[in-house]
Amino acid sequence: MEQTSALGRPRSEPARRAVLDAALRLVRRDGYQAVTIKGIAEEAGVGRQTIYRWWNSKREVLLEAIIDLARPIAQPEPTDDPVHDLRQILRGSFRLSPVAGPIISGLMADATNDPEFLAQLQSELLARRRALIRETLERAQRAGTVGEGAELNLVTDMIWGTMWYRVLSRHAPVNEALADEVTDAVLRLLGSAGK
Amino acid sequence: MEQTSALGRPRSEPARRAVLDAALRLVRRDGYQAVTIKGIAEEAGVGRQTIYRWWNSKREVLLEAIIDLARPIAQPEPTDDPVHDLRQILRGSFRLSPVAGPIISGLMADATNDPEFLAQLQSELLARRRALIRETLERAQRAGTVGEGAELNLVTDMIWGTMWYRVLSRHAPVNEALADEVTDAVLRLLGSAGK
DNA sequence: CTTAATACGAGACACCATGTCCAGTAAAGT
DNA sequence: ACTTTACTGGACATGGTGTCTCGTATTAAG
Repeated sequence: MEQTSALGRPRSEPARRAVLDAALRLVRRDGYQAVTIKGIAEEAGVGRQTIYRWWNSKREVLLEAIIDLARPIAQPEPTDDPVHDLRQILRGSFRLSPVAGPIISGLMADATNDPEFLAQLQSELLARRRALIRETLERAQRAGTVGEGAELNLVTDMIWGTMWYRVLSRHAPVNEALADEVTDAVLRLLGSAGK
Repeated sequence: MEQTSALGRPRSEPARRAVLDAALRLVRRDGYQAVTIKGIAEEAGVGRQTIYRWWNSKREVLLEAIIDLARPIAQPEPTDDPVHDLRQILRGSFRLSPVAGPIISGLMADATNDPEFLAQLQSELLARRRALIRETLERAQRAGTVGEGAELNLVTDMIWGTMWYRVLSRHAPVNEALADEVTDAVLRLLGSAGK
């Protein structure tokens, strides 16, 4: 859904924001499944055709919305203390999880039967957040906090996986204390696992 | 959706199985989202009302279907080697994941805005599989393979979380080798983290 | 064997979201 | 002014929803 021409009336940024904001409001209020294009259009005060012009489905709307939302919050400035950075990333992610959790789990469910959308979800959201952790772990490795032989790929999956599992299954409260618990446990395990 | 009376025609087990099997076939073919009650009824050769009589929604149908399916496969007989058992549980789960992954992720997404269904999903599926791992880890702890001080709750979440994250995000192939990789890594970490 | 109670398959029904199309209007460049 | 594209609003056929009703089937009780 690209637009290259410089001719004619340009795309309305207010309409774009209204759509994304309305989608976020509705998914919070009614849940992923209950969100409809029609509902978003009405909530945003926007013609339905305007949504169909720029997005193919509600999942594309919500993917763009969550990317916009996650960018500033869950991606803090790197400092010279990788452990601190890791903690901040996880804290930000957990803080975002009440909104992001329902959306991303809905997007993942949607992606299971749509390889194209899975690739898009992969490259635009999941892979970036993966890379964030991985790079921080690499810095920690260079700083000596994490053993040289640690398999960072697997550890990255463990960190995100543990977080996701808790967010999705919710057998325990999800808060910043949990973020610290995960950070500490992973680092303790890694520190003594320099193999 | 209970039925206690012993009067009148009893529930048809063939119809029940036909519904559950049809639901599994359809979710494989078309994905969770695309499955509809109407579709299940037609695929199963069953009246639509028969489904509504026993289940409230397609998610309850699929929950029952996946529970029936997972019971025999992903729950092997315990042996006297807890490490072997752990490996077998994960192998079974990964083997089941092409079918179970789309369904469970759909169920989780559905559950985010429905506390009652979340509780049901929790108690009937997630908690049981959690307990399976936890008990095996406890046996491993008694056998000395896992350090005494290890936080089994967190470790259980790490194991299921890592598995789920890989199944859902699919940035890497999901197979039995991956099950072994996860098992080995967790045990290596735990063995040296008796703290 | 009749009767009461319940389950079954099939279909009708009003409701709502989908995705497309069209009309009229708005905002940009030439 | 004219062209081009975006915007809101509404119409439209299609298909799923959840409820209801029909006639029939299967069980236990009398």
